Order: sequence, then structure tokens, then C-alpha cells
Amino acid sequence: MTATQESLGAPRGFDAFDASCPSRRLLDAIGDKWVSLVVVALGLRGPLRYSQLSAQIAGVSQKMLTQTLRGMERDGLLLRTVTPSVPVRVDYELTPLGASLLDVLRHVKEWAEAHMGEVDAARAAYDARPPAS
Amino acid sequence: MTATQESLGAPRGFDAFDASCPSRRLLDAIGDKWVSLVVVALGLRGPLRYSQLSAQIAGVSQKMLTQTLRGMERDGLLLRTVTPSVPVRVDYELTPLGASLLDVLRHVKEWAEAHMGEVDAARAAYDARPPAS
DNA sequence: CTGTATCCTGTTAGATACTG
DNA sequence: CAGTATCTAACAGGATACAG
Repeated sequence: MTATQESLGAPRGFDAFDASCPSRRLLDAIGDKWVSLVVVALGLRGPLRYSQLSAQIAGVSQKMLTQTLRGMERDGLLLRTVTPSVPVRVDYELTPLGASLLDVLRHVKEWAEAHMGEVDAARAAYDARPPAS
Repeated sequence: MTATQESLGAPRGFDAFDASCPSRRLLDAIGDKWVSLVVVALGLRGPLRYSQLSAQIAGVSQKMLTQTLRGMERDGLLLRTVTPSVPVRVDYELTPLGASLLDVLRHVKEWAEAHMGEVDAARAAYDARPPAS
């Protein structure tokens, strides 16, 4: 395992092969279905309340939404504001850091728009080819 | 659920909230631990044989490596070349499409290098704060 | 309204053993 | 060498019920 770190690892302090490396944690973040959805939702619609997010993302369970929100808050991706009114009110908004993550997602979006057709074509071709000789 | 697609969905034909949308499939792709590792490995070291990949990525099981490789081949991300020598030899190399995915990963890398310190700081601050009043 | 706690199920991935 | 097949353990995630 150490061999991997040395042979392929961090040419300049960056090693995606090391699970503890920041890059891996970021991949975990943007790779997470709900995280990316929350980032996009907040990025597109500005600050939202818990119930609004719940409605927007429709399909997310309370458990996953809360869990995702907590994790993102912990990572400094969003700000959680509690207003102690009679029925409690909680607003969530992207921090500048969270907004910058939205930019990364935008790059992903661009790649998808530019190349996803190729992927579909490749997939169709692969599935159509004879099941080996 | 349909409400979500309409309210937040594809302002211009792109809807990350739709699981069948290309963007989601891409997220699934780059979010996958092993896919990103294989892309980086092949991108950094050029064509590699199965056994070399297995060694490079150290920690991946045969099952996951094969599964990942098959999926990537299907998606047109890499090319699989079988040389029917006495002991069979199989080489894997990135296609132009796969190489372009490496570029996306590069953006991710840059974001990580630029902001991951902030994430760590936020996390430390969050973990250090009192467990609520 | 905004969560927390619990149970329960499906998927996933690692280990292991075997084949062309 | 380069896989395939099978079994099982771990865990993520959904449903549900309840609380501040």
C-alpha cells in the first residue's frame, strides 16, 4: 500500500490514492447525490428554509436531508440560521465556499453537456456488440 | 416529485434533480472512488496492464477493479486491448473521452487545493464549539 | 416547523475459491 | 495473467414514530 503512495502518489503533495487526502474528501462531497442537489438548490434559489429544501429536492428523506445539511454545515459549505420564533424557523444559505463548489459543479455540467452524447453512443455500441466469440 | 422537476429542474435542458439526466450519470462516474483512481492512474502513466493497475491502485479488489474497468469501457472512457499470447495480456488506455474526464478531475483538484484548508478549518471550528446550550 | 431516534431492508464491496 | 462466481459482512438509506 505504501508502494502506491510512492509510485503514483502526490507528485506535488496531492494524492488521490490516499483516502485521507483532501482531494478524496472532495470527491466524496461532490459525488454525494444529496450534497450536489443541495448546493444547486441553494445556489439557484438563494437562502431556503428547511421545509423549502425538503420540497425542492423532493424525494429526499428527512433523515438524509438533515444528515446532509449537518455535514455541509460542518464543512463550512452552508450557513444555518435559527430564528427562535414560535414555530422555529431555520434558514440555510451557501457560504462563499459553498458557492465556489457550485462552480466546480458547473464545470462538471459543462463536461456532461459536451461529452455525454459520446458516452451514450459508446454505451449503445458496447451493448450492441456480440457476446464474445 | 414532478413539482421538483418543474420548479428547480432544467432551466435549459439540464436537470441534476432527475436521476436519468446525463449530469447525474456523470456525477455517479466521477464520484466513484475507483473510476477516478483509474482515470488518474491511466492518465499519469499511460497504458497499463491489468496487473499493473491492480498494483498501482493497491487496495482495490479484483472484483471492483474488473467491474470498474468494464463499466468504463462500456462508457467509452477507456480502451481494452487483448493480446492472445500464451499468458493472456490485456492493456488498458484512456480514450480521448477518458482523457477529457481527467481534465474535469483536474478542476476538482484545483478546487481542493484552493479551498480544502477552509473546509478543514470550518470542520475544526464546528467540532470545537459547545454542544448546544 | 424542524428535527431526533429507531427499526429494517437493499445494495455494495471485500474475501475466497475456481477457470480459460 | 486476467478474470469469473459465490458468499457474506457492513452500511447507507428509507419508513415510521416521536419531541422541542
